[in-house]
Amino acid sequence: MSVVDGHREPRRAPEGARTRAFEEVLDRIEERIAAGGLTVGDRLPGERQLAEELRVSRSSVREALRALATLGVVSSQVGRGPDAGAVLTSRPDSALTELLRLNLSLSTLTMREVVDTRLMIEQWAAARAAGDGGAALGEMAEAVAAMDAAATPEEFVAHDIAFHMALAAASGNRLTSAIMRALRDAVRHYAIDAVLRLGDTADLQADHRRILDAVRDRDAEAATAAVTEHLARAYPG
Amino acid sequence: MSVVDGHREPRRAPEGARTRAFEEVLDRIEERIAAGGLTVGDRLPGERQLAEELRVSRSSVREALRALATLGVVSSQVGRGPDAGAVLTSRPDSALTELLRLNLSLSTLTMREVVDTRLMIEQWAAARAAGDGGAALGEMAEAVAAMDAAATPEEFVAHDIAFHMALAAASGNRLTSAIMRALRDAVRHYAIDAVLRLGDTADLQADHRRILDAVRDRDAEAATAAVTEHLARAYPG
DNA sequence: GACCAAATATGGTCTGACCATACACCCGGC
DNA sequence: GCCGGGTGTATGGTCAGACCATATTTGGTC
Repeated sequence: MSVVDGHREPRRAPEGARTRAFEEVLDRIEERIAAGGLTVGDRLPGERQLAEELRVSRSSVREALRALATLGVVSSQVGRGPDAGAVLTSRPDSALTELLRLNLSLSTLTMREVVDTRLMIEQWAAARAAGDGGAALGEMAEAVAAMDAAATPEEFVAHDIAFHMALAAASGNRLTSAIMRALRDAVRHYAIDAVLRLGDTADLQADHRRILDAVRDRDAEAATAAVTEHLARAYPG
Repeated sequence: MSVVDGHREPRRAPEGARTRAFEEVLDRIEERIAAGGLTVGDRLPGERQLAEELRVSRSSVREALRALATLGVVSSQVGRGPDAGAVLTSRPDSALTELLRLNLSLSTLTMREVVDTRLMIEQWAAARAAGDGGAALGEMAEAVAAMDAAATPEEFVAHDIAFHMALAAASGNRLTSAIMRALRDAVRHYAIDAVLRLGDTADLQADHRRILDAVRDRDAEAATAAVTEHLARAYPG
């Protein structure tokens, strides 16, 4: 019934260790990041080496790395050389997007909540962009022109996202920008539907130009109002 | 050198399949969630069954489930019975917290950005709470009383988080609440330091009472101002 | 020096085993 | 009939060891 095995250490004492092996790996890697001064671009040891150092199996190491990859903190490349292996990155956008998409699928979030959150961020970002004066004006104007030239709803929405991302980026806050990006990506499909439903993008473009003008004029109040009306039009409540 | 194996299918045609096996599993599970009407509380098939159905190894299934667990969408219990196995959940808070913590460690986010984002959410939530009238007043008042009675900075901060979470929850938006929770949890350590640095919590409590009063009086403007001053005091810029 | 083949290091996948846990089931005693 | 305990079993968690695909490094040949 039972093949002789004999290479197991049966948990060397119940010393409070209730954590699973991969969590131990997770903690150790986070320690190295926090203490060792590792930063974006640095490489982690290979999976096999990590497994040996931490005295766990490679599977456990892989599960830990998969968790970190899901959070957008590491990225793995196969092959050999300086660029191969697990590298520290910082791509929170995709993780946030996935989080939102799944929660929308599970109906633990509603579109209303997502759109309201987006409105909060855009109002805030528009006011800051108007106050700061316009580093983002160039990008925003380009996006408006590109939307004019867009042949399909997909194209239009792509440039629409670029417009609103430029506005968000003008706030200088990478966290709100990342959240904004994730919000847009998660509901990209709905945005395309909205464009199809409206049929005509002239009103949306008029809104965009009003936002652009308000930021150019450094009129925070007008920028906030323009953004509010724009979202009310695109996602009627 | 090479043991005879012979149970491998060498990738049945390069039919564009550039996705890794665990990603395929991820997609299939998400499909089931989106299409099959699975919702929170429902169980997924066991790892072994899933592996057989999708014609991949159990390791790949596990990596996919680990990714979903990292996003707070599934939770696994060992054992047997109705509660065992992988169950769909919705705990985005921990995923967001981890994301923020790691990005702070990696210095791809600054405390300033985190605090500014928190300010944005709290201003917005305070205005809405004041407008809606106070379902949250009871909880907030309790939290203020508990902070008065707190013996340690840790205790104080715990109730402080409860106070601000009640305010955020009053907005009725689960997404902003979840982000708020994650923001607070990620910088919990800094909050405790801030309390220690201030030495005295009387000013903070005075702020809390001003916020509470403004919400009670349904004065959105005063609530926003009170929140703004409170954060400026706690995290001077 | 340029080019090509072999060695090698990396992540990705698979198999098959064992472990720990917690419920399901059955069987005996009452 | 009911209850209590022992056993069966399904579940996730872990491990070991192999092979595969990929990309660089290395070294040899012309």
